[in-house]
Amino acid sequence: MRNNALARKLGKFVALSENELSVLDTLNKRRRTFFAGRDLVEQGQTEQSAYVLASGWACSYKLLEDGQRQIIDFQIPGDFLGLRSLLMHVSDHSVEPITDIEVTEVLRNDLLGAFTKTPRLATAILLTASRDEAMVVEHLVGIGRRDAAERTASFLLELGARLTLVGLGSKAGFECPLTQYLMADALGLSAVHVNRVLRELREDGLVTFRDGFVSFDNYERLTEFAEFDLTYMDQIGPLLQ
Amino acid sequence: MRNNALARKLGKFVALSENELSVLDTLNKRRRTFFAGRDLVEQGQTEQSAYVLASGWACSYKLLEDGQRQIIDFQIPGDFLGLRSLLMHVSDHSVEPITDIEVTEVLRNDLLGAFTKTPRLATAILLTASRDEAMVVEHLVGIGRRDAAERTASFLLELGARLTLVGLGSKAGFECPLTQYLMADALGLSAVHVNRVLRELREDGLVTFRDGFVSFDNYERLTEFAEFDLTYMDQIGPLLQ
DNA sequence: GAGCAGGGCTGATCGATATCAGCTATGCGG
DNA sequence: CCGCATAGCTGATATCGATCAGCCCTGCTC
Repeated sequence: MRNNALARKLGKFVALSENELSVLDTLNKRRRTFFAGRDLVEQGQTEQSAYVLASGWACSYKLLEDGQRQIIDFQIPGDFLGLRSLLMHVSDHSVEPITDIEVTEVLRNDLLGAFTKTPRLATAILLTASRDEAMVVEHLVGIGRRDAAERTASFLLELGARLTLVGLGSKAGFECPLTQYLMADALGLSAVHVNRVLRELREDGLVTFRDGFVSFDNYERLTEFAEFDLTYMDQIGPLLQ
Repeated sequence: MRNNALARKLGKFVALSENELSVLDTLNKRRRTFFAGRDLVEQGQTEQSAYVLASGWACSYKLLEDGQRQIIDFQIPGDFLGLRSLLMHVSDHSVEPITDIEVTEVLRNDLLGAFTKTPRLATAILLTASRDEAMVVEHLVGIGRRDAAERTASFLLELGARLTLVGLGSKAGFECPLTQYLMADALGLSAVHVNRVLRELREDGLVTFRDGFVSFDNYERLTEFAEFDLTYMDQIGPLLQ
């Protein structure tokens, strides 16, 4: 398999042929760098391209008129940035790099063209989009029905699981460039309260987030506490041979 | 255009050829009825088919271990039921009919087969899935960052807009079979509080929900109050010719 | 070295929403 | 007709998390 984050990710959903892989290669050749804090995609913008994150972290968010914001999800290497913006006419959200990031660009016409040439590619992308949607749904449930501590705990567990899939984390923990402010915007809490909740989780010996590193102090008890069940992001094997 | 809710809906995203339409016809011929309160799809189940809702209302939801539930979205005629369950290996949510419903069944193998035969169909379905995801994201923002009244108001406005698209509503209002309990589960509130909020909105002359009917008493002011901006569900015209 | 900004941290208070308890009206099965 | 379930409704109280205010520490810039 080529050294290509997108191909690796899609391969988990659909077994891609040599021909399909070469179409994929034509898609994503232009490499670009963006800097922390400078948005790649702006809410309301008409987007021509999406990106695949090669290194670094980003987040997608929506702003309300009163200045509050809700972070929809964080993106880590291998994830799409702005795919929905590209598919819809107008972007409904913004994307901001949290660290400096490297991405490969995917142009709308290239992508839509590739779909008609290699339908299995379209299917694969549909499947990745489904998994992303499942994660958003899980966040919805968390924000709607779990209290601050459970929500924070399952958030950290989910991040850990995702990072482990791409080799950037383990059951011990992971490097995490997020601030408590970013977590607050994602969890629908105030930064003050995130701080208190993190202290509680730490004092209960469940998980420690300190100095840019999350350590799972007791993975099992944390999983139980958060009612964390990762079937929603489970990828058992290719659906299409 | 044929008398087929799915074809009508997909046609809004991709201009489908006669050939593509006929493939679509082979997909969805079996018509079934389900009764209010009896789930079609169960969380954790391995699903073989999805459905397109022809008449009635349904909801998709997730249960937590402690018995709470979060409704992810309501489905109205023309919407898919359980599409994500079919694409993933295991369903991450359940689907329950709110009224008695009529659906047409779509089998997994038929759908995946149709994708490889007619790639533009896959693209069209990817686009509808994107729109659905955009709606879930909007709910996420509402639950995370809006207070109970704004959330309730934009919920009713969104339902109205969606029903208007399929001829079941207008700026005057729409028939609505939901109970306050169902709304509570969708909005992340208690039923008691939904009741109070509905009273406030009614007393402020914004919107009245009574006896199974939602009336927009002052559509403009309600839109302003809810900061309702429907670009996220806007479908301007086919993306693919 | 002074000044300043960002991030983490904490106590006190306030407010939105949950929870508990109980009421009314309607419809339905026996 | 009675009994029961469901839906809507309301008052009283409890609680979670927001807000306000301010502290400390580190790293950066002048």
